[in-house]
Amino acid sequence: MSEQEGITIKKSDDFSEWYTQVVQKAELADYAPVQGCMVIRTNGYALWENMVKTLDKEFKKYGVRNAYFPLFIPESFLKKEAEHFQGFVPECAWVTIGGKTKLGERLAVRPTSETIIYSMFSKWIRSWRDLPMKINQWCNIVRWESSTKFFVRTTEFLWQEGHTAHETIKEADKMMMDILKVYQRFIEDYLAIPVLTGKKSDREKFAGALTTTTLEALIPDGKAIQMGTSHNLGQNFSKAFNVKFLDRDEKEKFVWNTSWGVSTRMIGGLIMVHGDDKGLIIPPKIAHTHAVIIPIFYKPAEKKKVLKKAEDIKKKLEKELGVILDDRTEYTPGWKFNEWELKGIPLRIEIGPKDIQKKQVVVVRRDNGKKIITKESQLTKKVNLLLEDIQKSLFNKARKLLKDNIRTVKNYEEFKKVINKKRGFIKACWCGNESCEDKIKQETGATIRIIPFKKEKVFSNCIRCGKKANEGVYFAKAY
RNA sequence: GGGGAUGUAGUAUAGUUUGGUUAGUAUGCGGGCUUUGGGAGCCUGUGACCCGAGUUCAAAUCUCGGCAUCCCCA
Repeated sequence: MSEQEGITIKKSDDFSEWYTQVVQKAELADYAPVQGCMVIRTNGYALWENMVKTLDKEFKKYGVRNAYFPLFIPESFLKKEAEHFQGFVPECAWVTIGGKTKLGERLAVRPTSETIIYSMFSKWIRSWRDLPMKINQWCNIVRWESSTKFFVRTTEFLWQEGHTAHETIKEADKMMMDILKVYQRFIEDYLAIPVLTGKKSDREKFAGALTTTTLEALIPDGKAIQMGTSHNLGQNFSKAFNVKFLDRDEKEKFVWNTSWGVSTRMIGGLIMVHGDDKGLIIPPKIAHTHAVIIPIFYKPAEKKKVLKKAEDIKKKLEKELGVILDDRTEYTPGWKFNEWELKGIPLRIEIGPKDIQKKQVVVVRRDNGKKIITKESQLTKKVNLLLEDIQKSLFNKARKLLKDNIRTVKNYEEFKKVINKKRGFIKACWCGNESCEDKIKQETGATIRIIPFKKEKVFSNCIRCGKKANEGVYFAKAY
């Protein structure tokens, strides 16, 4: 028996090590020979492809169309919006030489594309008839950061960035919220991860935005992870890039912009939230492969019969599902069980001589390991029901984790105690002052993750300064 | 950004303190036989000291530099 091939550490014992092992052993990603970069392997990329497919369809329902803008952004563009420049320049990668020629102006490898996209908007938008303009691009992004973690924080990552221009702030606000809801539905219904939604504080908001809204999930180690953001950029960028339109009243006005994005980071959240000591667990609705069929036989005479049956079942199921028939003879069934569990395939179907005799198949759930014996004639129906149930129970389990880890505290001592031991989200009152926010971050490492859309009732004075509080907000340590 | 640790076959490791034969083991991988309802067995082959400089008769081992990775803290 070799335990090395599986996950050698419990999720509850060393979460970070567990995560790294799952990512590598399930062949989702690997370290790249470039600082801070990773290779997304086929299993990981299959997850991303499904995310792209699903979200892209949703965006299009809101009239968003895809385009592609350059990877390189002139420094002068980034400089045009002061806050934006300050926020992103420290982590930009710069191109200074092209071939043998030193460039007159250095080019940033895009850390985000607001600047270059709105510079084009200013060319394309003339009248109110051109609005709203809704564009999205699927691309890669580079942010030079010191620490790395697979999917969650890497120098280069894949994402989607939507950029829109509107006539009014109200319309922009609606767009921002519509997309936030698209994200929420996707993350909860497909990734089976419940999220808290709300606004960011000024300190935490996107550099150059008026309002940043966010979706925050809870990781079982007690930290929060930002799964996506949607911003109302106000007129900050339209003024910097001169994006104006002639309105119905014959007056020239600046447009109102939104931008929004989700990235491969969601894959990290998915692994961390659902995985267990055996490895990855993929929610059925985002899985590339839903079931793996494992034939079992003892004698050569049985082999043919079993394989034939397995093929039949595969053909039946793959009409609507992703199915793999693992007919390798060099591995024993037990070995295969472990391998596919590690890779997180939602269902395993076992078919052996005994089953053929009884016209039945054995189906095993990845999420709870339960074996279900079902009549062969009922299989398709049963598989679909089971997949639905797995999806539901993964979400319920994650929702319980989230609920159980939201704690309300009324004083700073308690706050520090929770942050150091249990972590999770902490609901606490805040005066609204940035200096309190700063101090809390310095002293505890926790930041305001969300400010609820509906103002929470004040139930104590400001947790840090003790003065009158403005509202209840959610703190957490974050990835 | 600050601190700590580590680089030995594809992977996980022994050997490093105290320099000294052909760098050991497990697993993987190739071939052969055998096996298959929870990581089977035998035979056989394959494969490694991060890079560079220094000290030395002799460096995986000591020193310096570089590169890379991991962990903790801000």
